[in-house]
Parts: sequence; C-alpha cells; structure tokens
Amino acid sequence: MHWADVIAAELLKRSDSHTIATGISPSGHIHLGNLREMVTADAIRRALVDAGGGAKIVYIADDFDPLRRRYPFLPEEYENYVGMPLCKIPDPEGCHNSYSEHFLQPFLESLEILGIPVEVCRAYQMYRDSLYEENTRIALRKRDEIARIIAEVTGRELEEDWYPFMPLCKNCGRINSAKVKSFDEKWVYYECECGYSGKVSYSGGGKLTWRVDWAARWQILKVTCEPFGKDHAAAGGSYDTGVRIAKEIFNYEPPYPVPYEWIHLKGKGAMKSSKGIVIPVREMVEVIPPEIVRYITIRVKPERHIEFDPGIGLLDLVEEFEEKFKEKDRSVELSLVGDVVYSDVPFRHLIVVGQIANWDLDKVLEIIERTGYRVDEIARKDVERRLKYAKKWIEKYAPDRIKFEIPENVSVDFSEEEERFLKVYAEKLQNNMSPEEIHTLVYDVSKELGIKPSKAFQAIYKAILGKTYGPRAGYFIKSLGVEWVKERIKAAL
RNA sequence: GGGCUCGUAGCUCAGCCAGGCAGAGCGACGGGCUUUUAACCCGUCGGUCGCGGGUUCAAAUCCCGUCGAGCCCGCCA
Repeated sequence: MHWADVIAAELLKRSDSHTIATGISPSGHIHLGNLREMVTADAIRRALVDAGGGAKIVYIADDFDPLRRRYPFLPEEYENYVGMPLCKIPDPEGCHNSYSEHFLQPFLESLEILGIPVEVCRAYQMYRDSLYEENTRIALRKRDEIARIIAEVTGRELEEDWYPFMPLCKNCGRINSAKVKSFDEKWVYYECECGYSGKVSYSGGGKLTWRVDWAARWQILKVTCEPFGKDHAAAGGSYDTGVRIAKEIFNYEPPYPVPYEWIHLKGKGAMKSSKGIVIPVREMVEVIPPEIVRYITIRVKPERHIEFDPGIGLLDLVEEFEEKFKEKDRSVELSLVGDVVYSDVPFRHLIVVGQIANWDLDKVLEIIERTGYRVDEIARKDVERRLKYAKKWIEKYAPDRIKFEIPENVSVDFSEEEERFLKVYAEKLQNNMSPEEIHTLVYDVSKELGIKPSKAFQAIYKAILGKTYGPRAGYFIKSLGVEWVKERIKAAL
C-alpha cells in the first residue's frame, strides 16, 4: 500500500473531510526541498479523494515573519531591514510589491504547474482580518501556562517578562525588538529597543511567537493534517509544544503529523536557501516535467531522505517512471498531472533525436517514425510536450558527455583504413534497414575488411560529428536518415 | 542529553504499518555479441534480513534490549 493511502486511511478513521496545512516560508528562493511539503500534502489530498473523502490544502505564507539576517544573496543595505516583516520589506529585485511577494509569486506559479491546488493565506492579512484576535487574547491571558508548557517540553526556562506576542514597532518597523509591557482588552503596550514606547492592536499590530502561532493557526483554519520538516518533529520541537498548547490552551485537537526528511542535492548536501544550495522550484518546473518533479517525492516515503541528481540521475528516474507507467504503479498515478498522455517514446530517445533535429518538432516526429515508433495523435501530443523538456534539460542539467551538435561540414583526416571502411559501408547502407541492421552492418563490413570495429565506429562519428564518439550508431544513422549519411560520408572523404 | 530515520545479495534499494516460500535493478560469473550516450540478448551465482532476547504454529515484519551510520532538536522560527 502506498504511503499516501496509508495516511489517508488513518485520517479517514478520524473524519470524512480534511484540511491539510502547509507553510513554506517566503524568506528566500523556494526550492525542491521545500516543495516536498507541498507534494506530500497533495499526495495525501489525492489519496483522500480517491478513498472517497473530502480534502483541501491551505498554504500559509508567513509574510509577517521578520527577516532573520541578511542572507548572502541580499545587497548590503538589507542589513537595515533585518527584523522587519517580510511583507514590509522592498523586493530585492524591484519587481514585486514586497520581499515576500517576490519569492511567493513564482512559487505559487509552480504549484499551478504541478497541479497542486491550494488556498493561499498570507499571515499578515490573517492578522489584519482579526482571525488571530481571539487566540492572541487567550494566549496573552494564559501566558504563564504557555510558558510552563514550553519550559516543560523544551527544558528551557523562559524569562519572567516573556509574552507570547511580538509587537510590530510603529517607530522602527521591526517585529522582533519590542517587548510587551502590559495589555488590556483592546491594546498591547510595548517598549522597543529603538527607544519607542507605544501600543498596538490585536489585529495586525503584531504576531504570536512561532510555537504559539502554529497552534493557533491549527484552530483558526481547522487544520487536521500537516506535513512538516523533521526539524519541527524532534522531541521538544515545535510540534511537541504545539500539541500541548493546542490542547491545553486553545482546546483544539492537533493535526495528524507527517514529518518529512530533507532533499539533498547530489554531492552538495541539504538544500538551504540561506546557503545558496538550491534549485529554485520555478526553474525546476521549466526543465523537468511536472509529473517527474512530483514523482521525485511521491515514490519515496516522507521519512526517507532523498538524494537528488538533476544530471544523469534524473534520466534514470525518468526511465523508472516510464517503466512503472506501464505497470499502472500507484506512485506514478499520484504523480500524473491533469490529462497528460504518454506514448512509448523514451525520454532518452527524445534527447538524441531532439539534438539531431535541432529541436524541430516535425523533423523529430519524422525521425521517431523512421526509428520504429508509431506516431499517432497521442504520440504527437506527448512528443511535443516532452521534447520541450528534453531541450531544456540538455541545456541546463545534462552532462557534456551526452550533448552533441552536427556541424555543417566536417574537415577531418581519415586514415587509409577508415576511408576504405567508409566507402564500403556507405555503399552497403540501404534505406530500408532497421537501426539494428545498420548497427550490425558496421561489424559485418569491418570483419570483411579486417578492420577493428572500434576503428569503424570512430570513422563514422568522425564523418558525421567530427569527433570519435557519439550516440549508438544504428539509431543515430537511422535517425539522421540513411541517404543523408551516405551523402555526408561521400562529402567527407 | 533527547528525538527521528536507516541497517535486507558486492552496490542501490523494495518487502515491515496489516506476521505466512527472501525480492528487484545494477554488478560479478558463463555464453552470444562486443566501442559506446550508465550497450543489448540468454543463463548462473549471490543473503546469519546489524546483533541478542521475547511473543507466535510461524518473525525481515510485532515487542524489549543493544551496536553502527546519518540527520534533527537542545539559538530563531
């Protein structure tokens, strides 16, 4: 049974309908590792729906959170914005209304492409809409109890004057430097490090501290299930405190937890926006088909670590997907987006053919037909779609080893042996030969002439590519067209 | 100090939730073929399921313990 179906079954024991919460922070480039949370949520959502339940995903963008520090990708003047809410900081590239929107927008676009429907909630808006008001009041009133819970769960004593609320200072604009002094039914009174003292309202004047905010959010949005990174899942971590705060302070049953492991970039370690080890999601969904991006996460249980290799490793993954597609594998089923169609043309073949045809669709289809695949409407549609990805992948992630270009003409010197081979080989090439026959012919001719096959292959590649190596010869020549190859050899000699 | 995950064939892993003949791919080996985009075809070999106990008619699977590896928490969120 697939992990998503197991979780769905577990959830359906509790209730027929579920709200799955996600909460990737828009504090920097949102990457594949972050995306695991979204894909995990969506796999569960689909499993619930498939099992006859109701489900939706809410995505809480915490744009009210302060900028923690100036990340390496930020200009120096952003030092001044540290401590201010993300939604109040200008876009470092000037293209959006705020810092948070700059990272949020491409992420939301990616979700669209990946077929992950979400209800977006921006934290600042939620606070301003008074959604947190009641929970904030309760939290302030019960701060001693909350402090006790946090102390018990984390083993960390909180300061005497601790409050579970961070006022947004009206003077300096920072949300992490003011201390609550007192509160009444309407206002929270504070003193800021900047020297300013003032009061703020419950609606948008500040936010609850993380561990309390999380628990409050569960209740406000009626969250019943939530995937989160293993950092939150550790003993004494925020889920543990959240559970007790939800139950004891807000009287709410905490959501079903789905902790997940990090995704590492092969050879580079964990993806961390702050360290610049990232492939932004928006970039990935341009290069890799959405069903494959989803499959990266869905094929593996959430608690297992993933090592992602966008290079040759991705090609293996795609091949595995193509194999499993034929078997109606559940992971594949949960990965497919919309009404995509798949033909039996392998991605690997598209990569070779695309390069030969210079990514021209009609030419590609012609070659695909010639190399023995049936080109019907489905294949046409499928090839058109995946060819674009093949091109992008070659440009972006493919190792040089599998890239090639066919030069206008080649000027290379052939040995007497090579010349002799090419002449005979070109003569014997027939238009109606299959790729296998073309391949075998290389061996036949070289045997006949007493030439080492390796020399023979080299001669062929030299004539076509000007290099001593290239794609598998039979398919390659068939793809290029036998007539063309014959002409090419004649011209090269 | 605490938590999570992993430990199954030489390698990468599936199987474990819900106990019922130990699995796949790759590699190795034999053969065919033999420069190839991580070649292909046929066949063979390959495991004390980390270790120790317990439950059971039956344990890779459940329970307890233990060893090893990785990560996370014990700053902030």
